[in-house]
Amino acid sequence: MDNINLEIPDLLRRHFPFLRESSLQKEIALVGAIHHFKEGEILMNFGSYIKSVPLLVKGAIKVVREDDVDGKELLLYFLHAGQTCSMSFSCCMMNKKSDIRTTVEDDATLIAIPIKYVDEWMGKYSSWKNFVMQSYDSRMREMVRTIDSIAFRKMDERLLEYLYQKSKVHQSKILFATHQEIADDLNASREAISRLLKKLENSNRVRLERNKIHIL
DNA sequence: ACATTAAGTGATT
DNA sequence: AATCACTTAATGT
Repeated sequence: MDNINLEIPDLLRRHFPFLRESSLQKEIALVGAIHHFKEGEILMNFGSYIKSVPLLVKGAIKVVREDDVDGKELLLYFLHAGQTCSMSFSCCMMNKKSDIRTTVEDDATLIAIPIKYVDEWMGKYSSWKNFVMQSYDSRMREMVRTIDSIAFRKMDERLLEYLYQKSKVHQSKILFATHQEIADDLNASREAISRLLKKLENSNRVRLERNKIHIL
């Protein structure tokens, strides 16, 4: 009963201050487990069941949707510290298989909460309920943004937005990615991305190297 | 030196 | 903007 994780209270204070009930914090420290993941690791794949909900404390996670017909991918959004995967809420509450894949974009640390508590705490702690609700809300908004960027915006704008996001999640002006990887994330052809990047280079917005993009 | 992979380019639809 | 068919450049063995 007393294998309380001593790191957790501090992590919560720093990244999830809005989970303010001290008894909630204590419970999280009791049942939560800290995990570290390296860049590129797959956290959750299509079709797998989710056994815990992650509270992201460090790094970034990429959430991707894959078309089951032709296997093409599409980047949905990035998760940052202080956030959680709201897909995992609905998945675990409905006990459904995952529709998405999440991979580690930048070395990540998270607190894994076993799903049985997610529901239990909804009734018990108002700040937890708010957290869950707000996660849904902000994801929903993010998703709408992604949808209309696909529907209404041109590829060059989408690419700029992508570079900006990626630079933000890595907190770096230098991005390590091939044109092919970018094309996959944006569901575009490699040639199109190469040409657009070339344009950006000519207008001095970026500098290109093999596997590398400097944002200027 | 050779093979492999990433990136650049023009033509075609 | 996608696809094809190449070429050129960079990198690994």
